Amino acid sequence: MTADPPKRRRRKEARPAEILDAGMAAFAENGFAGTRLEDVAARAGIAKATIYLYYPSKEALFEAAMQDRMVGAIEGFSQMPLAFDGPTDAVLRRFLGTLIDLILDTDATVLLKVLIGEGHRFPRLAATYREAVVARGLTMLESILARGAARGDLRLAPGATDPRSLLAPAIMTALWTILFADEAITDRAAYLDRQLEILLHGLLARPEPTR
Amino acid sequence: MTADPPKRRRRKEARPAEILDAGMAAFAENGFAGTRLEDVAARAGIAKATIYLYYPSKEALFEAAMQDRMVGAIEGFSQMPLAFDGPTDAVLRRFLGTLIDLILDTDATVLLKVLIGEGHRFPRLAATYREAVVARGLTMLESILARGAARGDLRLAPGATDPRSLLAPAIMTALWTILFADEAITDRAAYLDRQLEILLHGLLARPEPTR
DNA sequence: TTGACTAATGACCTTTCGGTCACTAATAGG
DNA sequence: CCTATTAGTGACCGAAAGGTCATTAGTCAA
Repeated sequence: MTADPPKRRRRKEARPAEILDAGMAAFAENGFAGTRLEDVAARAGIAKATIYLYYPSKEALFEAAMQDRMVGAIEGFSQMPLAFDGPTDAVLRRFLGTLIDLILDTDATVLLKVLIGEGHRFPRLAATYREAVVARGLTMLESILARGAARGDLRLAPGATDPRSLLAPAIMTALWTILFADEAITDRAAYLDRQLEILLHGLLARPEPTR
Repeated sequence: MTADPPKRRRRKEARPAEILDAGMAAFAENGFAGTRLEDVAARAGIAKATIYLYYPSKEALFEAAMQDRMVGAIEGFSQMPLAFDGPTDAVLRRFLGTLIDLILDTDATVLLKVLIGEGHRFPRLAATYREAVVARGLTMLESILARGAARGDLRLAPGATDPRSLLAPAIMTALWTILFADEAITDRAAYLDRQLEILLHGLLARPEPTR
């Protein structure tokens, strides 16, 4: 018989991140109020009391988890292609495509979901989210628009375009996934193309007279 | 001395709706899991046990409240101006303006918020919401687009336009209100105008060659 | 006026869950 | 090896919250 691996293992370094992951998964499913620490512990494969070795309360765990994912989201931003070469429509296509992938393939969706549901209980977190994530994304879009205007690619003056319009495809995709998981948007690229087709070229047939 | 009104009053007819209202307000603030029935009772000015005279459980109350507001939302839809006269851009402007007002001035925002946060616990509700509210709105948009295409107002064939693009301004406004209440979009009309300006006429300066 | 009916309630029971603690056992150093 | 250190735990505590029930008191018909 080989020696059994010990039932308990001491892994001081790895625990915090594991607990964060487990917590994130649990919060994603049941929200803050609906999550039991016992469930978080089970997911992490540890006892409930162990959580308290690393986080002093449920709230602290929640905030730590959220903060952690925000850092991840911000890193994701900073690693986005900074070389915005070529015509503005191509740049936008690339930027928004990457953004959608970023949002859907990381916990950014969860972040959005949980902050929508219980953000008002954690105003600090909501503020951080707005400033560090949303505002950052909007700023990047604004700079793309400014560059496009400078190149003469755009109809409108840069200030006249609300960058939230351009954020909509990403947000809507995420929202659809959250609300109707079973009928989520499967072909992101195709969906984005259709959205951008409208945003870039517009709906109406008659060209507006230049202003 | 005038006779004091009795401390207890029997109001079998009015109670259910009052409890629903109180519940809705509470759920809006704290979500399903975070809401205490005691709090709902306090808001309704009754004792907690009275709730159980009308609803057998917290879940039942929640579902009843949600269902009730969905009925309200659907009624709101059906009362929207059906006379879609004039050019398609005007029709869209009118439709979406009314929709945004409808969403923001009723509990539709709350519905959205709570269903985002805890809809997956109530798949029945989520399905009803999708079918009775969201699908209905999208269908109306689709018919506007079909009419616009028939009139020759639109660049694209009606099937080529995803109506969710057009839903985005309304959804984004609601979302902003939920997430950043303190920095909510105040001038809805102006915001909608800016969004529609892009959706209708597009971002790009160069007109696309007709296909 | 009075009695029957039942809406309404306060006091309660029970379970759940965040949080604590005395104890156990994995590990590193001697 | 042996021992000190401390990560990890099961068992427990107390408060909070969902849910129940015997009792109270509005209301209406006779």
